Amino acid sequence: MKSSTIRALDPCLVCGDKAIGFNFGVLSCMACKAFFRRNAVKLGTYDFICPKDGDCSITHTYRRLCNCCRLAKCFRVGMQKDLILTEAAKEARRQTVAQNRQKREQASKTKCLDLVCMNIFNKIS
Amino acid sequence: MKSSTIRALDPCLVCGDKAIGFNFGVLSCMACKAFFRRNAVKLGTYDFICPKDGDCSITHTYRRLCNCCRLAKCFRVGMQKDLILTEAAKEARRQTVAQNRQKREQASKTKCLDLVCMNIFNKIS
DNA sequence: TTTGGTTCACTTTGTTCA
DNA sequence: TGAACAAAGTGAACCAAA
Repeated sequence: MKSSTIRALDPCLVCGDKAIGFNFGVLSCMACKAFFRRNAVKLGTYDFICPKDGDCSITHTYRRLCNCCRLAKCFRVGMQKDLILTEAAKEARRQTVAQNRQKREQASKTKCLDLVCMNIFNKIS
Repeated sequence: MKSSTIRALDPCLVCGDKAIGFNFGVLSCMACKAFFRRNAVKLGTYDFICPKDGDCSITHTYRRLCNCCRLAKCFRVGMQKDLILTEAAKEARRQTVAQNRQKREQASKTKCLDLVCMNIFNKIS
């Protein structure tokens, strides 16, 4: 959160629900965070169409009723598409996670082996 | 549903039958959901005429007796025609489904091939 | 601790068929 | 007409890197 910690009651700038922190640059709730990540990447390949006039009000209750206006609002309050990891970046991330996991497991095994060795050593000494 | 989960006994706001969730913006039953989707789109091209005085009571038992009043009730309790997918939206949806199906099949084939390769590799090594 | 992603149960569309 | 089903979207709980 950095300099200005959010309080429990700070509202999501997109829908007004309870914010969980800064997501993609904007104080927002869990749901709008997930929504933006899922939908902002579709922009070139998918047509967002508002069934009404393109100015649906986005609230906790009605945010689900219009993808088009919800996404527009996300951008309007400043959410940044650049902060969504690209497919390549995500793949790199997975690699890192996998490597770290292996290291941890290796370390764990080693530790385990150490214990076994110690037990044997104790028995024979 | 989320925040306000419906209970098993919550009634359909149109006919009072057991609701299955929010359909087209309104807590409603399976039957009224299907009815609204089928009939709301006919509005400009088909005349709904009540055989009586236009104030038929809509209940589980009698809901089928007057399309006109049933549809009117749907709108009165707040069902939104906008939430019915347009023909274009439906077509887009079919495309997505087809694409996803292809992707899945492709992924499945690749995985299958991987297995075959692995088996061959194991045999020759 | 903050803020990215991942997962999965659930909701809400449409489609099909008796 | 309405029940059963298929599919995609939603959001809460969680994981991990920086």
